Amino acid sequence: MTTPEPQAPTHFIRNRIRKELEAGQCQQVITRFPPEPNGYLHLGHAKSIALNFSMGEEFGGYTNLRFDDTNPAKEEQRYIDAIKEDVQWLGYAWKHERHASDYFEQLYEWALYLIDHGLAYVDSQDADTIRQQRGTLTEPGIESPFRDRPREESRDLFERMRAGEFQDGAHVLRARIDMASGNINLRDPVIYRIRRLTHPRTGDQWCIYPSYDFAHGQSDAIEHITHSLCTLEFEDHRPLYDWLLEHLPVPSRPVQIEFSRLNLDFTVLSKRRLTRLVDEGHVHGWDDPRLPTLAGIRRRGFTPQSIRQFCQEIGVTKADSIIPFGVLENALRNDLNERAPRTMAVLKPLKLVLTNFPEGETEWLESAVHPQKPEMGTRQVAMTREIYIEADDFMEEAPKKFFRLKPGGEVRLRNAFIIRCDEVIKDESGQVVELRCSLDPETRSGQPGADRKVKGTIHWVSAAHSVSAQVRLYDRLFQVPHPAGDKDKDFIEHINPESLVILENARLEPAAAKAAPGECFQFERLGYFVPDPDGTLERPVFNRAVTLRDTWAKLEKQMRG
RNA sequence: UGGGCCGUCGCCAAGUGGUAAGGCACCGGGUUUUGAUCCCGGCAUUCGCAGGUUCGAAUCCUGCCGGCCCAGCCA
Repeated sequence: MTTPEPQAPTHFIRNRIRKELEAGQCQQVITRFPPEPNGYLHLGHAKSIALNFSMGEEFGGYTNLRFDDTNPAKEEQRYIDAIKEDVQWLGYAWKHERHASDYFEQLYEWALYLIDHGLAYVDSQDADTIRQQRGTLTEPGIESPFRDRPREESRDLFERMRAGEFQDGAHVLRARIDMASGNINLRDPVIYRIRRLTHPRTGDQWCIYPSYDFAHGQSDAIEHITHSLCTLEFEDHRPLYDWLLEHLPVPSRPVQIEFSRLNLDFTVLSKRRLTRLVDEGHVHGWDDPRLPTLAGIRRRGFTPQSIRQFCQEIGVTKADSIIPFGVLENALRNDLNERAPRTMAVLKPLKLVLTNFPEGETEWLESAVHPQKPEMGTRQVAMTREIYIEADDFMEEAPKKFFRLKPGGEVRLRNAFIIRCDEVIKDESGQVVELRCSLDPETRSGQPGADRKVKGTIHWVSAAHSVSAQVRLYDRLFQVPHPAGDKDKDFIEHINPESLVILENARLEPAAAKAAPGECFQFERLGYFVPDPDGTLERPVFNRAVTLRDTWAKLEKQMRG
């Protein structure tokens, strides 16, 4: 049986690179993933990582990891460490780890070069004034009175800026381009500013720092990056990117290509908003499983394979798009359906007594680890007189379409036998607290009578053998599809108060209870679950990564209208 | 009313002058001791709109409409 490998869908960047290669315009492809270490990586970064690394690999080149650390006001070492961990977790290996700060000396030299060639000048106005002079979207800017200051004077001032003679904001270095340009990025952009701050890597070596625009393209050139892939909002910066590379004696000529960023519904994918969620305590840290951070979804139970698959499925274009959250969930289901061992777990236990099962006895039932994959082996599941079933699997007054347990009804216990509900026991308040059922011994798995059909099969767990655990159920973090798109309300107000539901008394098969973080299980009929690092051997904690597809829930919803 | 970009099925997305791939979602049907998985079938006479060029256009031209980004000494 040959399963034809579905070929990776192509996209405009791959097509363009192929053409360049064919035309001999370049020999190999070198890319870079350039995060700013001011926060954690999220799914949007995963898209960029997947794109950059796949282009490098596919076309005989490689990819560098470059930290865009030009603003010490925001950047921290802990973010650098977390970012590296996330990229590795996704399964990508960078060729060189680089930092824009590695190039500060070279960048400084190039700034002097611009000054000496009359292409940059020190402006001694304050930030407000510069802003006012920049003009508006429809009106040109006006030139700074310092724009024609002698080169020698600019050079002297710039050197003294570096030497630390001035306070923050006293002077900036500006590229001398065109104050009347329709592209605001070309209206003499600030390329160096004074920031008397300690940098995570260069410490107190510098008190002037290059802007993104002055650092990025030149860093690309130094690393011989051939294709500098970035998101659409940098499209307007490309003329500046090119201007700098044209006017500076750089060692190579990279090209910038832009693609649209990822948007997912029911969540937010901007570092600013994620930072707020974390800082204001709406979630429990950057690795909260409800967050679309890589650290969060990893803890939630997503696999690197599923994320990479997702990135491939969504494509790369320049069109604005919003991907349904379900696409992500599907990628996980598809991955885990293949590999996750099955186990039974009861989330909300309802006691069930098998009245014709001998007291004090245990019967071991051989059960498949994966119904479609016998090579994954079998496990022994303990059956006793007292078991737990899922409270949701019993209804006293059930609609016709309800195939599970009801008074007088029959249902199959997964991996075991068919039972009939004989008696419903309630407490004073009318709550169902116990079911008394009789089993049909002819229908035990493996017996000839096992092929008798009943409508439903439910999962269960032995009361004596199962282990209590905490289970955390996650739902979408927001109640609306586009929390950030509401002009009248802060996105925080759209947070789903039930995005985290904690169940304290779930019951697990003993083997699952011993699992370590990183192992994924399918809790049959429920979903995919993974141990959380908060758990211990005495007190296991599981996260629900994603539910199984649930047509019953969908039906129920439709019936309710 | 400046500059840049985008508009192909509900959501993504191939397609680059030769008569609309694929995925997700959705709707039917089959298998099934997970209402899961799996399997089969259905799902754009039409490519934002209007003109034009052409034997022939989603692909070329013109005009219009709609959406996104830019006025940080952020990236």
